[in-house]
Amino acid sequence: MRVSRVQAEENRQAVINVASRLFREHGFDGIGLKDLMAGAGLTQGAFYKQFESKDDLTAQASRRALQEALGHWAAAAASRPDDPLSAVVDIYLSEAHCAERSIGCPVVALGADAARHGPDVRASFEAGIKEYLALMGGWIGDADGDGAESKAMAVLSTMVGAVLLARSVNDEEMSKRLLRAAADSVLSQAAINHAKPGS
Amino acid sequence: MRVSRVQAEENRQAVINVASRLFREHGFDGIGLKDLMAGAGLTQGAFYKQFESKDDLTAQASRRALQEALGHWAAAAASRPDDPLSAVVDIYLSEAHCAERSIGCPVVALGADAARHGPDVRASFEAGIKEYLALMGGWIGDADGDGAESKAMAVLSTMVGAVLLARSVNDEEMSKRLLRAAADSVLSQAAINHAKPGS
DNA sequence: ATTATCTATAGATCTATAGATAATGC
DNA sequence: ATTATCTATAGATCTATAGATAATGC
Repeated sequence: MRVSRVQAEENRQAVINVASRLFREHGFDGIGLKDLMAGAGLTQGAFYKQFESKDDLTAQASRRALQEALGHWAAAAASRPDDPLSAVVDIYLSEAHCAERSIGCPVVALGADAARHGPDVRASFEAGIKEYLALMGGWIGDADGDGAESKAMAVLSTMVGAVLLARSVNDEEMSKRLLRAAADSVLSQAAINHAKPGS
Repeated sequence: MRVSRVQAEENRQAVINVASRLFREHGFDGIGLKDLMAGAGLTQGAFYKQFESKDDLTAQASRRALQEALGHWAAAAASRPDDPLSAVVDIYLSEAHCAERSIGCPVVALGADAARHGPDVRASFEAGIKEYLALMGGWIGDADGDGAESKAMAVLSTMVGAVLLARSVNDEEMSKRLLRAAADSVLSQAAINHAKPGS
């Protein structure tokens, strides 16, 4: 029954990966340890040799989800180096992202849950959000000095809020309009900034 | 033990009001029927004479929460009729709103939960969000025809996203910057619109 | 007679722990 | 000898139901 240390570490990573998806799909309170472990092909009993508590996994899975999402952003940006912001906006504000919660942005899916949990979970979110902002600040800021962070914050807020709203309604046409309105707003703000390079 | 029909209806309303707050504080899955009923001074056994299921209460409490929040908006707008948007933005993007989840915006607190629940819950959110947008469209749109709804959508997205992000991090200074960046962005967009009244 | 609420409980599920097992690591 | 995982279980909690109670409504 015992597995090698290498295999045990692989199992641990698998649990974190599975949890990062299942938490986004069902919420922190919407899925139990049994199902989380089963998702990695293990049973519930193995959990506490690998994690201190469910909250411990919650924080680690949050960190993993944010890192994964950041990877998607970097990949999108790399695919269109001349206009990375548009590349990210196109994916983030797509109907596909709105429909697929389990691999989507963890801030939208779990931000409210994070606000209700301990500081460890919020620390995971904080670290991830700061990386989002740094990445985006580089695309928006250009010549502007202090305004870059502020603009990145407003743009990220618009994107996060639009997907949250779009997922909260039944009317699919309304969801599409919400996503498009956010995309138009974000890209036109970026264009205004490009047109006025000096502060 | 039996109470009058009037009292019974008052109890029902009390449960919905309590639930609208406790759900926002703990999430739909984070609080049980026992505590929800206790919040209204009742016991768990009375629940199923008044509601079909927990999901039924979830939908009704969502509707109530949205209506309550809309009332706050209307009150803020009425307090500053010359600039209702600024009045609402000041309250919505305040540190107080960020800190107090239980009486705050239900889209921020429960939007992701709503996305996971049935169409009845989303119908409550959809109706409320449409009213938010209609109200805000009146303040932003002015002379613009079709652009008003789109701008209101972008503005609402920015506000919702900013509070969600601000609540997801530990760093209070960062929360303040997120709220301020969103407020600046929203109000400057509105100013741009005012400066260009024609479409 | 009806019924809103109460106490009590069924049956499921949740987090966490205990002890058995069998393969690893020394 | 150590330990990663397993089965089993403790104790709490969750949604939902059943039956008793006592006041309303006719």
